[in-house]
Amino acid sequence: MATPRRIGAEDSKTREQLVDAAERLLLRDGYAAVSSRRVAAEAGLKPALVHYYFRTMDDLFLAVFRRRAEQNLTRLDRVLESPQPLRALWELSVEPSGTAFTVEFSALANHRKAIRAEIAEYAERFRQMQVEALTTRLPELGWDTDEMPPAAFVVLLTAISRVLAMEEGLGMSGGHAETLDLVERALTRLEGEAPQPE
Amino acid sequence: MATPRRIGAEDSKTREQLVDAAERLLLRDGYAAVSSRRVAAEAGLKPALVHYYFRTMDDLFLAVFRRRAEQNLTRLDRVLESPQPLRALWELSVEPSGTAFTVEFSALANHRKAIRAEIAEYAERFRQMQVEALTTRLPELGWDTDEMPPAAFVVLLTAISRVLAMEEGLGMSGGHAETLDLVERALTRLEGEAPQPE
DNA sequence: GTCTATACTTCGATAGAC
DNA sequence: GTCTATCGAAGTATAGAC
Repeated sequence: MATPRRIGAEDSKTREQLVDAAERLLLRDGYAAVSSRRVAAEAGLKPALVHYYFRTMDDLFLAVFRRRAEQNLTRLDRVLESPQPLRALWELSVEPSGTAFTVEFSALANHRKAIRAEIAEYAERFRQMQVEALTTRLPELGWDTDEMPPAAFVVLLTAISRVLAMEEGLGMSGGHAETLDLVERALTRLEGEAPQPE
Repeated sequence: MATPRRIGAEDSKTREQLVDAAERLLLRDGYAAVSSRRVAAEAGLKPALVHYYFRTMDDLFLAVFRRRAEQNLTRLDRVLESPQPLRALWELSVEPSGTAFTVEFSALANHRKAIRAEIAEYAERFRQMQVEALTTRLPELGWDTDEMPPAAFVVLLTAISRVLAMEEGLGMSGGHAETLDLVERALTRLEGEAPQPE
């Protein structure tokens, strides 16, 4: 028989605080900084609680990932139904915390094989949602989908936003202005000007 | 007075073996797997040697980074002078090990501040070399640099190759075929067909 | 230049009291 | 549900013999 080890409830408030703390550490200092002791300290709790709510640290990483992944899918849903979906999608894609999150988990997937499959599955789903939305939307906007199919459009948008955000995190900026201008002109051609803040 | 601690010579064969081992570990298992003990084991040497040649682990990381960075700059130089520089640049950019290297050090820069500046400086230099080459080359090929300036072209090429490689490492592939096809058509329009292997 | 030995820290994980 | 206490493994780094 396996050990009947106790595990805390999924809807616990304390558990949520631990996930919050782990996410903050992950974004601020990178995944290598997410240890059970540090997470506990960041949350103002005792280290043993981490292993009460999560059997292993991998379980904690997965909890952090899943929560954010679900939030992202929900936000994407809203974004794709907004009046200017391409513009809104771009705004969502360039959010620094979202990109930092993706980069950390991509690196983490390198040596935590258990997490890799889950990340890949989510990423495919996230992309597929965008492709489906753009498959009806792009032709309506007069986009030449023979020249650039929706799937390529989505990859391009993802690639540009992620690399700009990664590099900005490093403190580099060469070519960024020209690239942002390119994106802005494409968005304006497709969906018109961005709404001006009043 | 500071400690007169001994440090091994830079041209040592043993030192090189340690850098080799660290690079292998970095690419295979991620930066978190690069510890002094593991590097030594990977190199078939004793752990104490790591600290004989490198005062701290950060010094070792920097040695790995610098060696590869210099190799990359040299290769880039050759690539930009080849008969089909854009195609050659693309081939260089999609190399999986190069991208894995970049991603690991980007993540590493998150919590090893000492390394960040060095990475950013190299990256800017790498980009600038490409921009300069393409600034004369793209107009010769009939590219509309008003629509897409050389700097944006370089960022785009970097972004596409890096994201494709990152995702491939995760085991995801949605939209990749369409994107590769897009790149291939652009390269063919600019520089003609790829040379066929005999 | 390389070795053994070791000091000290931090880590994941668990047992068992409360 | 939370605590103290603790085990054993692994980490960085150094001292000093050879």
